[in-house]
Amino acid sequence: MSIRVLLVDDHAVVRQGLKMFLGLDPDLEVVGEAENGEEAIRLIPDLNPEVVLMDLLMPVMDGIEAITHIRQDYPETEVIALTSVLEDEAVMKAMRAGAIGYLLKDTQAEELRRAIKAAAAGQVQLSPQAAARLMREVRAPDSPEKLTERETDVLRLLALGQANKEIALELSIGEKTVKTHVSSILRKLNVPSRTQAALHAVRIGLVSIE
Amino acid sequence: MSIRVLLVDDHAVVRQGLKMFLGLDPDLEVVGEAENGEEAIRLIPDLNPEVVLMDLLMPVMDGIEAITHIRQDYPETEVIALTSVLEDEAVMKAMRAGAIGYLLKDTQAEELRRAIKAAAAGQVQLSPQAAARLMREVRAPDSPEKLTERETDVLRLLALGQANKEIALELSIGEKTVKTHVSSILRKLNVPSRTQAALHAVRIGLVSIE
DNA sequence: TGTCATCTCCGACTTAAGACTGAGATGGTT
DNA sequence: AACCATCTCAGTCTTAAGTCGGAGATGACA
Repeated sequence: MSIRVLLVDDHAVVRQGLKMFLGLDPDLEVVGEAENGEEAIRLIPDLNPEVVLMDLLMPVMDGIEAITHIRQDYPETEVIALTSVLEDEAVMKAMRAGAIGYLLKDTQAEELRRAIKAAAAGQVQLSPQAAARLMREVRAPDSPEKLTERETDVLRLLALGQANKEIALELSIGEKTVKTHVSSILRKLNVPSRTQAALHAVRIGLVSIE
Repeated sequence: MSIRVLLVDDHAVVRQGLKMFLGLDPDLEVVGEAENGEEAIRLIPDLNPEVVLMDLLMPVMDGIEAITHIRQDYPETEVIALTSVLEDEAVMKAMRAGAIGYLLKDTQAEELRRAIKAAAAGQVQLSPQAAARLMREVRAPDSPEKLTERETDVLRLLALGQANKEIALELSIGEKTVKTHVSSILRKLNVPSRTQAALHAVRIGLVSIE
């Protein structure tokens, strides 16, 4: 009996690539594809997959939200988050939402198949990079101070080149408040200017360049 | 006789997906894959592809640089830039580097195959979105003003997060002079702040992140 | 020779950024 | 109940950033 897998990604090329990878293994069977979280949730009752491979960044309904719903409504279905960039907060959010694994898209085919089988058996599967981040999160004695959720919001906009006033408007808070957050961000990241903070955000993949 | 195609992308999943898409067409033959520009250039003499599908964002050697080299050394090989996001500067750079086409990764399989055949015949192939951007660029009366050498020096340091005073020290000029250059840079790039100028510099690859 | 772009710098000015201190409100934890 | 993190905001202050107008020096170019 093969493991039933549902693919969720907004890029057809990626879905096709995964299908190809997984199809080589007789123990795995791709029973369906979805372009976004909403479609995925709609398909699950019919397809009854054991494992869902879920991209995190999608239009309509993003991966985190979809994972939350799936784990609530179909607790026996395991979800592996599959993403192209590695971001501390995303790892943690995916985990909190109930993902059993977190893998990067450049994962080798063999490792991916192994991860799906592990997930179907209820075993946690993390990419080495994600595991490292998670470790650093957990033991974190001398690790860089973690940004709060709100500070991350501010940093994300800051890294788009927005001014404090624009960020304030976008987040519907006062400019003074934004300044407070920016100051905290600079202190925590140990950089002297918003420009360097923006570059840092790009470096860790919080915002994508290009 | 089928068209020989070389795939260049740092993500194995994407390469596999493309291979699957293209393999359905008997007129196309994927003769090789590369993970970055350097590897692609090394493989070309042996594989002798007619068309190269080139991702722009890769480690080691990015797509733009690779395209430049390929067009120089193997002028009979056509290159199609294949990217996940659309960005004005990237389109222009790919074109200037010698790409014959610019397509998005969410292009439909049928369109992709048609584009490859067109490229092999030496015909330009653009995604509708890329074509639109290009049009806007060409007829644009506000064509991007080119930065002078000195301004580029300043921008490079600015994009490392340095303050005006630091830039002045490094270049052995006055801070006022740096300010003058920065003002010119902002005007020419049509951005309102040094942070956005820094992000722009990263985007066009003037400085490398990481 | 004159013209033009570039690089350099100045002064005066306005605005944005950032540091520092303090503080009220919320919500969860023990 | 007390505690703590977080988010919110205010005021004050200093410094950095950025604009504007002007100007001298150089070298290339027609």
